[in-house]
Amino acid sequence: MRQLCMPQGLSASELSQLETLICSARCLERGQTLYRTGDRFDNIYAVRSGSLKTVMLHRAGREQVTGLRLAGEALGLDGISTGTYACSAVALEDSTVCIVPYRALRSLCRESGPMQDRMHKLLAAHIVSEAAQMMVLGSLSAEERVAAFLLDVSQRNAQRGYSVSEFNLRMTREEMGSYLGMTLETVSRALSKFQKSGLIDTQGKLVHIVDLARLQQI
Amino acid sequence: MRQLCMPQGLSASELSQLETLICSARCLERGQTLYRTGDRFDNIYAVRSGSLKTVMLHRAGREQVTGLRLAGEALGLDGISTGTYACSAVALEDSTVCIVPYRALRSLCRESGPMQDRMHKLLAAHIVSEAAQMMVLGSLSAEERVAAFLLDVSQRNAQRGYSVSEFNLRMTREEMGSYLGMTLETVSRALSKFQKSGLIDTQGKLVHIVDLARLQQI
DNA sequence: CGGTCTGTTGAGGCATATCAACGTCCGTGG
DNA sequence: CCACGGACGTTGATATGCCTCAACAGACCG
Repeated sequence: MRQLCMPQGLSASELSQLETLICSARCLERGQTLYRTGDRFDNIYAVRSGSLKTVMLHRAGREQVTGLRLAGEALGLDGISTGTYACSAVALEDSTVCIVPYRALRSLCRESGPMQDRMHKLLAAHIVSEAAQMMVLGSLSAEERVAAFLLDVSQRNAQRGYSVSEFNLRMTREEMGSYLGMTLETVSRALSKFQKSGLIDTQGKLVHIVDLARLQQI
Repeated sequence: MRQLCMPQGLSASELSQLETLICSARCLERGQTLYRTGDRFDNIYAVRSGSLKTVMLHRAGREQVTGLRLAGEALGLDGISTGTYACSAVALEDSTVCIVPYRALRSLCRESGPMQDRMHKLLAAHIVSEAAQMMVLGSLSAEERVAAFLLDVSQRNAQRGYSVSEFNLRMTREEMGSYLGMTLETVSRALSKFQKSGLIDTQGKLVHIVDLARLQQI
């Protein structure tokens, strides 16, 4: 758990402090909602196992996927700003999350400088990665977006010690399309094309990146 | 300045503490760069007057506008995460910014709970507004994006006591297009159409929102 | 007054959406 | 165990919204 939940830059003693915060974990079944847009914000979560998507609702009920959270990543930070969550979080597979009460975390940040630092960096890292996603949506073609998405997931897996080249992607084509601003058919076509070109090898949800270098050039 | 630079939720004494941080202001001419991607991160800035854009570079030199910062808004938060700025900030008109040294701000956050709160909320608010922009880019049509952009700027102006219905928009059509993921021609066409429909009235950079309600329905 | 930057508008083409058909996988109940 | 149904994925044909290219007008500035 230590390397999973908000790891970097904390000393052992601070880690153990952090562990005292984590009252409990919560298990989620595939499809279950952890929190909804508008729910009162009390907790931040860290994905312990599995993966979740965050979604925002547009008027007319259309929903857009705004994020994918893999094991080890934080969830719910958007609630800090207004005291209610801005998006909803739904499990893409059976998953568990660590529950981190925000009030307690806030106190800990006041007591410990490194802890405060870590918190600032965590928040700022989200700002940066969302800006990167804005770039993807704003200036890349459909195929470029799919490639960028695969590379992003690959790299995030690698950061946590999993394989760079092979991972399970539990999103449906439709969810990927929503996240990438395109239709599910276009996602499917892009993946098929990559497969034919020998860049990747997919079997259902399992993605194997065959030629990382060429995928990066797209 | 008090109501401009990071105002909400601080007591008078905390405000004066904050003011001791602000070593100085900096004046920028139109087109001048405040900081660049990769520059070492030392300061956060608050726009005192004028406006700036933030841009990120894509490989092949293409640049994408990732944000617009109006008077009173914060700038440079993305640098916290890695210690170097992730984007560049360029003045859209002659502007001044307050310089807030981050190290000092961080200390102040440790000493003062409300200050820390404010900082967390500021960071989280950026996360939320970027997520909203991701939704705009991912699921709206060209005209819807332009309408959403005008409404966003209008509302942000209103928050600071300026007029909801009339404001100066210093971005070029090209910059708006880059921010909204479309070409300058499409931006121009959308604005022309809004004008013909009596939704807005533009004269160069000056935008007058005539029919807010109908603009919101787009 | 000429040059450059910005904005507008039109015509045509292309990338992606839409619509449709079909295949595959998987859980469920007979 | 097999048959069935529904969710998901793939692929093709067609439609369309936006991009591209182009021409021109106005604003700004030296």
